[in-house]
Amino acid sequence: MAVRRGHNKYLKADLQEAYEMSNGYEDHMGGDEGKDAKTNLIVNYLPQSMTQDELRSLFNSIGEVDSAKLVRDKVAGHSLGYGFVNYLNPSDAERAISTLNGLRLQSKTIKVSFARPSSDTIKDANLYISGLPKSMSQKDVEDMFSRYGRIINSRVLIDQSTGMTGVSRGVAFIRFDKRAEAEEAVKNLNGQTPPGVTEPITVKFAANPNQVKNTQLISQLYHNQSRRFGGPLHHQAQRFRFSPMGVDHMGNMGGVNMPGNSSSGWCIFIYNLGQDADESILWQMFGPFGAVTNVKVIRDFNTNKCKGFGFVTMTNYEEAAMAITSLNGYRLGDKMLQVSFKTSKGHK
DNA sequence: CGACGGGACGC
DNA sequence: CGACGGGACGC
Repeated sequence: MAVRRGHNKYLKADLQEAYEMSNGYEDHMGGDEGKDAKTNLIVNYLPQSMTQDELRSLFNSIGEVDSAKLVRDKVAGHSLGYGFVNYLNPSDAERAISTLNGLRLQSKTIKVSFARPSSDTIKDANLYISGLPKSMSQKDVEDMFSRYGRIINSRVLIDQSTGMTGVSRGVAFIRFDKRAEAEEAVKNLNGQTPPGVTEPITVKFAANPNQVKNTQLISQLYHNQSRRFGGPLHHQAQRFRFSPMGVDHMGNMGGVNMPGNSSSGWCIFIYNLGQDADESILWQMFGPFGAVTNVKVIRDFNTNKCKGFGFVTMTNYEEAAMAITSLNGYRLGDKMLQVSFKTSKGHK
C-alpha cells in the first residue's frame, strides 16, 4: 500500500535511466539526441487559451529554451492542453520541474515532467475501466493494474449528482507507459471479478476524444429529433411526423418495410473500412450528399480498432441513393468500399 | 476471400 | 479539475 507508493517514487531516477537504455529509444534516435531525456519536458493541463509563444515564454524564465511546442488539434487547430519544452541545459529542465510543476494558471494546475522518449509504443495506452466496486479508491485501482506495467496517470470518476458527493461512479481511466502493457491488462483483467463483489469489471481501450465528441454529437442529434418528432409531445406532433421531402420522394421504396429504412432515416452499410477509420471520415464522405443524422464506426470492444464496417443514416432517400451510387466502389486508402442500404442481420 | 450496431468515456 | 506523444533534411 503506502510502501509500494514510496517505492515507486524512489524508482523514478532509475526509470529515467532505463528509458535512455531502452531499445526503442536507441533505435530511432541519434547519438547526441540522447540528451533529450534530460532536457525535454512534457507539460500537461495547460489553460485552453495559452499559446505556444506564452508556453515558451513561461519556461524561458527558468533558462534558455531550445524549443517549445504546443500540441494542437490537427484540423481545428485549437490547443489540446499539453506541449513539449526542450531546454539546452539539463539543469534548467530540473529547475523547471521543481519550480513550475503544480503552478496554477487560470484555474488549471499545470503538470511538468520529463517527456518520455518519443515512440509509437507509448501511444494508445489509455484504458477505460467500468463496473468497478464503488468502494475502490484510485490507489486500489492502481494496485490492481500496476502489475501489468508502469502507470502514467489514473483517475476514478466521481459522481457529481447532489447527495452523492465523493462517491465513485465505478469508472476509471488508466494510462500505461506502453501500449503492450495496456494490452496485457485488458487480456488479464477484462471480465474479472474483484474480491468481495459479484460483478465482473470491463477493461478496454479508451475512446479518443474525437470519438467521444462524435458520439456526443450523435446522441444530441438523436435526442433533439426524438423531442421534435416523437416521444412525450402529443400536440401537433403528428403533422411533422414525415420527412420534409414527402412520401413522393421515397419513390417505389415507399411503404416497403426494408431494414435500410426507419422513421429516423435511411441506414447505409459501409464495408471495407480500415482499422483506424473513425467517425469523421464518414461525416466527410457522406455529408456532401445531403442530410446525415448519424454515423457509426463499428469497433472491436477491447481494442477499439474498426472491424471493417460502419453505418450512416441519411434523412432523405434521394440523397442516400446518390451517396450509395457515388461512394460504392470508392477507394479509401488501399481498400474499395462497398456501400449499400443496410440489410437485416442474419441475411446476406 | 472478408460482411450488417446499440450502456457507461474524464471530478 | 485536467485531452500524455509533436515533428523531424525543408524555400
